[in-house]
Amino acid sequence: MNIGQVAAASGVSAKMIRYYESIGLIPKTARTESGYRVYSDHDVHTLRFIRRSRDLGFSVEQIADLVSLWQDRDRASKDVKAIALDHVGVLERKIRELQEMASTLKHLAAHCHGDARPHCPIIEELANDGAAPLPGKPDAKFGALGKGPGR
Amino acid sequence: MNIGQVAAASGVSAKMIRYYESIGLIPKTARTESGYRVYSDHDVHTLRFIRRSRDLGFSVEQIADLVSLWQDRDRASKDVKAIALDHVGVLERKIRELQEMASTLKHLAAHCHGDARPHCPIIEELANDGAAPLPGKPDAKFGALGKGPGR
DNA sequence: CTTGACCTTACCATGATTGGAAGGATTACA
DNA sequence: TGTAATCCTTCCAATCATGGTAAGGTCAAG
Repeated sequence: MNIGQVAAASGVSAKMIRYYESIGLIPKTARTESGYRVYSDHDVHTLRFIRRSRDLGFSVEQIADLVSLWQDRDRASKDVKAIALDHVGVLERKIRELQEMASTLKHLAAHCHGDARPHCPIIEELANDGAAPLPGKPDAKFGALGKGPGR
Repeated sequence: MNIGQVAAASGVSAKMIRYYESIGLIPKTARTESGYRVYSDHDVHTLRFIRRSRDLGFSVEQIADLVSLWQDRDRASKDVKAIALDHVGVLERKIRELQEMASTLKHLAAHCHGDARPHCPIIEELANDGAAPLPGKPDAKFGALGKGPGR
């Protein structure tokens, strides 16, 4: 199979397949004489695994760990579970952060008339010089949960 | 005031102040003879406004709009409210997405013994070739809620 | 043998932020 | 006054996963 067919079969774009290969997440594959990458059904399987992991928000680094555990017949399930639960923790922290932002904003918006007049509690809160703490100050990396810069 | 003092007073790093200037979010400020940027209390106020907006997860683009509405005495509060509610929508969509991921993972983890044996429903689900849909496939940009690549 | 669909590599862009290097300015202190 | 420490300046690079584009080679069908 060529890369396009594997991409279609796995749900991972050809771009990303090459990228995953370049960073070592998947091994370098065989090539035809003319340089085309050649894949097997097994590769499709692996790429599906990777895509599903990404869909659950795992980072590439974590996915590398998951793939190697997957392929390790002697793995300990606790190692997998640890990765999963660690990620759950990250997700839940992020969820809380976003919820705080949303709730603050909804509260402010509820008190904003939303008409043609300039008075607006939202702007006032943002401009508030008093140190009333705004919630949700994000404190850690979390860049890659969305599927990259959509646009 | 120099940039360092403004940074400390506003909670926006000197790096980011220069960056905001470079992209036009804040105007180019005056310089001393030797090229140092010079700021006023008013600039601190503006930067605090910006920082608070960021803390609520607004993008730089939205912040630009908010700042200009803030400085517009004739603004319509509905314009502010629209930006806020639009952002709430984005936040809530993201929250739902993350919640689906977390809930799937928690469910799977709950059925994983987490011991030294290899059997693991988490890995099995990731490897599942049947098309049982995994939730939370993120579909849009959302990169910038966390505070950038930590580390 | 041409056309079109595919493949290749190599860059560039995204978004917000941090990091560092190399060098000039200012301040504090002996 | 000298000098060291601390600031400031600009420029470049990296993050993370992904998409885009361009320039060129390959392959299959007509």
